[in-house]
Amino acid sequence: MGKIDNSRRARKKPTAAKAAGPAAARGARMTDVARLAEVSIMTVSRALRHPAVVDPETLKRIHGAINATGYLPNRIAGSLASQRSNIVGLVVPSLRNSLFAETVKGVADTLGADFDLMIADSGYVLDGEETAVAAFLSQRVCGIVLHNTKHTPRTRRLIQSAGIPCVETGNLVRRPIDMVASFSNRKAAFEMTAFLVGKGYRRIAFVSLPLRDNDRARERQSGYLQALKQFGLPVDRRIVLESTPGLRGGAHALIELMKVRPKIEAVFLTGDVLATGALLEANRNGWLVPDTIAIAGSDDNELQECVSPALTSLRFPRYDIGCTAASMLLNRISGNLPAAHIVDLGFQIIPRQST
Amino acid sequence: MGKIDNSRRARKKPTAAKAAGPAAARGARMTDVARLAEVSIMTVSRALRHPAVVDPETLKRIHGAINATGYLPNRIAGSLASQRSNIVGLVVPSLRNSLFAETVKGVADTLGADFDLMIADSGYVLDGEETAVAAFLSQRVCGIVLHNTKHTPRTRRLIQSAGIPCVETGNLVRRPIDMVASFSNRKAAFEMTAFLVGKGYRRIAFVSLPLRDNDRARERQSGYLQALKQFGLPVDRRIVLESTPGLRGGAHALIELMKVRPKIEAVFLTGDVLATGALLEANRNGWLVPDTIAIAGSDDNELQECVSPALTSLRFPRYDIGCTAASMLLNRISGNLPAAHIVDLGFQIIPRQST
DNA sequence: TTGAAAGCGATACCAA
DNA sequence: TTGGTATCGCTTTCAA
Repeated sequence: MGKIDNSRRARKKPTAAKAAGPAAARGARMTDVARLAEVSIMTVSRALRHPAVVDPETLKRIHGAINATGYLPNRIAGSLASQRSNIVGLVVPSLRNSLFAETVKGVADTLGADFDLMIADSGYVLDGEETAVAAFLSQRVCGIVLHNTKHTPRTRRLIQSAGIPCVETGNLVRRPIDMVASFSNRKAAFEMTAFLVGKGYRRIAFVSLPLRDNDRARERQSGYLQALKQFGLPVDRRIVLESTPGLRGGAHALIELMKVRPKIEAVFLTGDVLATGALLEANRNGWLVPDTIAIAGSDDNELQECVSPALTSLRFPRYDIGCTAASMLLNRISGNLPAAHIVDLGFQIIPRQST
Repeated sequence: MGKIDNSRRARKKPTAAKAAGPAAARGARMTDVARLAEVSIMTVSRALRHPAVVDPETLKRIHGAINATGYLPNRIAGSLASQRSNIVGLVVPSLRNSLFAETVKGVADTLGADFDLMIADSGYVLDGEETAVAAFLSQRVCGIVLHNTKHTPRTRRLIQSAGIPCVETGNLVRRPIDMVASFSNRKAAFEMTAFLVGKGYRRIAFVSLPLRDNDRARERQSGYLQALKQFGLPVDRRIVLESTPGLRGGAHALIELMKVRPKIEAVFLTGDVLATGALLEANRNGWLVPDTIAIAGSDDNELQECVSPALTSLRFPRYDIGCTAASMLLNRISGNLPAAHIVDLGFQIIPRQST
């Protein structure tokens, strides 16, 4: 003997204070595990990151020590040391809207347990997005997913100079910050309008969310206008509306549109639950759908299928978009070059009784 | 001259490699800002954390340097050094369900820009929650919000020994891990059942989501049963159902219930969009609501108000719950003792035409 | 297969 | 009001 027993404590803490905080429940550190398992701290680190190169016996001792101490790796320290984090940042326009929830879910499912997800909403405002991105970058996220595809110049600069992968998902832009996984809002709106024209409707109204700071709504309106033009139909600005969101937004829009003369024959409401709101309003007023007024929507969901009459709608692969976005991120994080910077996941028209 | 110019570079990096990674876009560090502003790194740190104690002139120089370098604070390093993070972790049963989105939004809004939000879903499974909590704890979150109030023993132990504040929000439990902000699911179901009894209905069916791992559904069924008992009504197990989620779940449940003899007079569907699904199904079948069958729901929302007939429903203050949960967390993070461990935000019955 | 030492980029404490 | 210095807990690099 002679030497003092150093099997425990050993937390050289010469400085005073801080010794016992309110809870003092400081968890075990890697050092504690190492001491208990009688190996160096490096071996513990390896046991966690590269178990294959560690002797099975040693590994066993280490896991025993981990359980005994209740050790939880400190990823903050790990990230600082390794200069890389396992956090992905995601910005959606609104946390309330279940549309975005699909994409969020796709991202989360694909990231799996090895990555954590940080979420912020922009409130549909470009500056909100910038703030969120700056915060993410401060947390040194390893990748970013943005739903919006219109950004402040600083947002683009921040992400690009951070040098981390980024996937935009809201619209199939030509020049993404880095990568994009989406569908073409313009094309979708064009096709739906064309579908209505094909059904014989001529006076077709269009309703979307406000275009301000919303490139998706903007693209859709543009697709609608483009279709009218292509089919030689006149544009009547009185029947091209921007609406507040919600069922009531759609209801009000329909009421306004029904007052316009000459009467409209069909209306395409895109965004949020506008179309459903319009349909329910038509039902309340006894306006026959599609005979008095045909209604088409977008963002197909169970509700649009269950109302009467069921709504003709556009189906967007939102979940897949989330999965794809996350895959693209993971691929790049693994050090690969992107297979493609622009991925078009497409869309479908689901024809039902409302048209 | 003589001495070598040391105004730039100076990043003593004797070791090779790593010099130029794929992007090499390493951002500026606090040291770089300090050098440019000709102050010590500590002064820069203070300028960011406690600007009040820094000389205004110095502050100005530092901000100039920050802009010039495009410096973004490294919160990983900051958190490690200060032993505290600004990340709050949130676990919801499902990222898809817009019910939870309300609470998430409340939490996010209340946390504000100084905190970041990490989100995970448990998939309605206790082990999923445990995994998420362990991941959060590894990230050293400064607080946790859980929607579920039933947990694995390890989940409770992990949070308690981490010594960080935690708020549960799904149900008003008696013995929370730490704190709870919610309403009583049991009481809400009891009151709604009592309301139906008060309306003269006697044979009242009950539909909820599966009870497994779902304490909220369990509590609601219990409240329903308790009400029947209190009013001296018999329990018929054939009309107490657990349903799959979604509009279709509610629709199927109603179809099953309508086959039971003697006929039921009312049905209370609670959870997800079951009630709306049932109502739409009744409409499709021409069953008059409330004459043939009265329908009551929960989680009141715009849709329940817009269908015909509008649904009688329970309104839960989900957004407020999120706000309150975040406030309770922030309060504790500021070092205060909790004003209350159990906060009951209550609920409301919204009577409409469906009953 | 394992270990020693040098950081990672900030903050805390104390001294000036 | 400002600066020096010792960490924070882990990973990287290199040597054994």
